[in-house]
Amino acid sequence: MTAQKKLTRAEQKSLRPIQILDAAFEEFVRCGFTGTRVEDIADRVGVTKGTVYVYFETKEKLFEAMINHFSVPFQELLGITASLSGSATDRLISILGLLYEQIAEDRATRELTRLVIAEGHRFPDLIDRHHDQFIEPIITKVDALILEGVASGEFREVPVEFSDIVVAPILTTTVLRLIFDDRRVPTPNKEAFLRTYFDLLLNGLLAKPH
Amino acid sequence: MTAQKKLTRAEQKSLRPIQILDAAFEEFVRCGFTGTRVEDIADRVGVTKGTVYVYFETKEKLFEAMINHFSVPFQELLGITASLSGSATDRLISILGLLYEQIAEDRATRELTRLVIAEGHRFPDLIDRHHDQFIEPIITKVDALILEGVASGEFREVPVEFSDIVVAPILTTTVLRLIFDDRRVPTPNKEAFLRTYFDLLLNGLLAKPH
DNA sequence: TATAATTGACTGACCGATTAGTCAATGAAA
DNA sequence: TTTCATTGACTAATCGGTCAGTCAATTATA
Repeated sequence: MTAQKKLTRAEQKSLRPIQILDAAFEEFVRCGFTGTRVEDIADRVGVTKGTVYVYFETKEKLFEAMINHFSVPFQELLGITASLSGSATDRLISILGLLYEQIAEDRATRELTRLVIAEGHRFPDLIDRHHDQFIEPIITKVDALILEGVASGEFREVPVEFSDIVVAPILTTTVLRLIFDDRRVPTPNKEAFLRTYFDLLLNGLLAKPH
Repeated sequence: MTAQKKLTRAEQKSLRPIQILDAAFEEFVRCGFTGTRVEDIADRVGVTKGTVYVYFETKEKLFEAMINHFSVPFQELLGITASLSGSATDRLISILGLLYEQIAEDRATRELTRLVIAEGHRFPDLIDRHHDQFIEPIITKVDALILEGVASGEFREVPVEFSDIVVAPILTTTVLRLIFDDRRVPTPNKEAFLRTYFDLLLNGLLAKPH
């Protein structure tokens, strides 16, 4: 049993928005925007629908607030990547490893991706935010690193406008997990997956360089 | 003006299910399952809601029928791949090229992927079908080809349980298009994309083999 | 060929259930 | 006693699904 400190009304009230946001995340992920009932979100918190509407004007606003609330943690990662040192290869591998953890392994980010794919039509702002805050910085970073590697002679000359390809296994893992969850036989071993991913990325499939 | 042949009642009736299925595709893609109104589907065909229910028992059944209707064309591709010849490299490239066309470039397949990601929870059968008919055969095929390549000495020894990685750029292209549609600056040039994809896959990023 | 009888695809008004959003009343904390 | 976070009953609107009725196309009859 958790030692549930008795809270003052002010404390309770200041916690409510986040409790509601967390509950909203679960429900919106489970049922999508239209399919989610505000009352189910309230139930999850242990309050009634009326309370939800004290804190959020409409279902739409609640949805948007929820997305914003769960979009933050990603920013830190972008900071870390700036402070890396070593060869271009080392830094590229480090970043891709971090991205894998953040995008493929973190449930919140994964489910956020689901919502972006599923509800993007209805919330164009969501798409724009997602592009500006997630995709664009990642691609820019990877682009830059590849260019550095090419400049230093570590990497072959490679068209930089296709950095998607380099990041692809990460997004693919995310999407396959979204679709098949635990249905697909073994959840692949992280270390082994990354080892193969990086090996293929750096050395390619062919037995001999031509 | 299209030369609209006057149809007999029987002809008209035999066309209806497909007209409705096509309209359902557009609406379900646009609004998701819960968000779609059966009446909007009917409007799109130019009939009323009642007519839709003449042909399909429930909204759920209509949704499932629509998915099945649009899932067929993929089967052909799997046939083609069986009849390829040449080196493992050539055949792998051929298959990946075909997959790219079918998965990333074909709108129906792409939007089907969206629905699988978005509505998978609600329709477990859908996921199973999708896995059995799409993912599984593809991965199996790619696995087999890689093993052949390894056996013949063309490819390096590579753990075969990670064929996802090889296919990843295709799924990633699909998903990025689903999210950003035409919002992302230029729709990348297909030939150039595939050239880079295959080059990276076969030769890797490093300047020298080590 | 002209006309009447029949069919059946389609309609649209309707029902019941659901749910977003409201607000006067409540009751516990301060 | 006062305050105010919470309630829960309420409304208004939406939407899946139904079905008796309609009318144009078809078939039978004269």
